[in-house]
Amino acid sequence: MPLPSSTVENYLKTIYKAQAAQQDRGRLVPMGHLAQALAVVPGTATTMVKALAESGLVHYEPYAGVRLTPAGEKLAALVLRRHRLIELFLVKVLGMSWAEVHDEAERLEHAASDKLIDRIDTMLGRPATDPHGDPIPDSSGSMVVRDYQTLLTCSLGAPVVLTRVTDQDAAFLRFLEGNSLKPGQKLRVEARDDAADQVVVRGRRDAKITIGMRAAAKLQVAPAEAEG
Amino acid sequence: MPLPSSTVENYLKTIYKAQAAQQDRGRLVPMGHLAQALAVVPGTATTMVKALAESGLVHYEPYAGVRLTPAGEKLAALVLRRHRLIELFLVKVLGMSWAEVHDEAERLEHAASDKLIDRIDTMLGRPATDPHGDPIPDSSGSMVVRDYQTLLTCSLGAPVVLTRVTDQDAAFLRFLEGNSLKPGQKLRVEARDDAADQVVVRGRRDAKITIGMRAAAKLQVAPAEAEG
DNA sequence: CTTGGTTTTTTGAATGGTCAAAACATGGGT
DNA sequence: ACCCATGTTTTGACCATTCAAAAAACCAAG
Repeated sequence: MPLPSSTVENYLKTIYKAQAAQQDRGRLVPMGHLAQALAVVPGTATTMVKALAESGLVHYEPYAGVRLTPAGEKLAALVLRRHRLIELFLVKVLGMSWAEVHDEAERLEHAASDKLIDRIDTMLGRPATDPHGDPIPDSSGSMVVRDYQTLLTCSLGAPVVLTRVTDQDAAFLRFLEGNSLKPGQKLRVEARDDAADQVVVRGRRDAKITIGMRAAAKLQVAPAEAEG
Repeated sequence: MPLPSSTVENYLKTIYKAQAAQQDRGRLVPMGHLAQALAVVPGTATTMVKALAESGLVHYEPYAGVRLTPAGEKLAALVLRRHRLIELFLVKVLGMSWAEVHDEAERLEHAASDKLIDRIDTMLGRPATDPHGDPIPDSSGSMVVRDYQTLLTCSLGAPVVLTRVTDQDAAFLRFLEGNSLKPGQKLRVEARDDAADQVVVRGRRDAKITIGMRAAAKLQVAPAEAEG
């Protein structure tokens, strides 16, 4: 009944993201993973998760892990919605860099009212994705999940467009920005070299950019129509 | 050393406003008043104020009351700055009504970073006052305090301009809005009647508006140049 | 002065969130 | 099947913030 504290919102959000990250949604998220992601000791996560289970927001199996119930999933999606709309708003309206909006949104997401969020949503034209290409759930909590290729898996030479960056680290984002690697950018993967841990892409104005494979896996792409 | 919790920020802000409200700044604010303003029982305020005194943010005299130290005053002013800039931003940029922005700002003021506040400040052109006419402290925490007349004290018939509304109650603000009584509006006080508790003002298009004296005292005005 | 009423402080307890460290369960190797 | 490494839960404690109710201080009026 009482509205969830920001701690609860953070637990739900983190479980949501962990579930989304493991290919098999519906699998339990281990306590250790959750505790680490939230920067608390494992015992704390256990305590909290038991409370969440009491309120019917998660399904909890001792020694196995935790999974969101439909109610928890909806709440988590709405937190994500707030977070992503705020990020986009900060970039589009206030002109902040996408590298710095994450921390800001991390705090604002717990303070913004539904009314404010709706206004932002309207002002931005009901956007589908945030500055990192992450999809924005609608106000009922549902979200279109699309499966993308990554720079590691897309076919060599094919024209693709960068659609999503699955890492919020500010330094990484600044690096990408410096190389015009932002969602919407057209690219081609020129070569991959497992041994050298290299992926070579051609980006804006055919500039050559070489990145490591761990980084390449974080850049999701979709097939592009033509080439400019 | 650690940054102040939003509870601490609220205590400081409330003490600040109480000090400003009593003509004699520098006088101690009684605990009862503080507790009431914060909607906590008196004992809670005592506990908290003693902690604030420990951190050097307030001067506390048992059984007498509390007053901000220079450090506390600066912190309080910065909270007020965040609050007022956010209110103005919500009105100007997001088109929210001035009656609904107060609660929103009340929560956002504790979540917004200095960087964000500065950006908002710049975008709005370093404004001097918020939608209610309340002055906005600068980023060093200092603020121009002007003493205004009110509709109760200004001279009869003189053209004045509404500069400040010292009540944030949403219903009251909606009433004012419905009668075009917003800061910037030119007015004349046509008559006052103590016995009837009436103040008659001529506002926009010479519309006659009659309000009670308690309400009139909340509307501050400055002498206006000409009349349109 | 002394008394009574108001205000303030104290005390004891509760809540939400956290940690450290001890105790416990689980599953993979031998 | 057993044992041990790893991951998980329990326990006891702590901090910040709050309330309820008892105790104390203050102040004005007689």
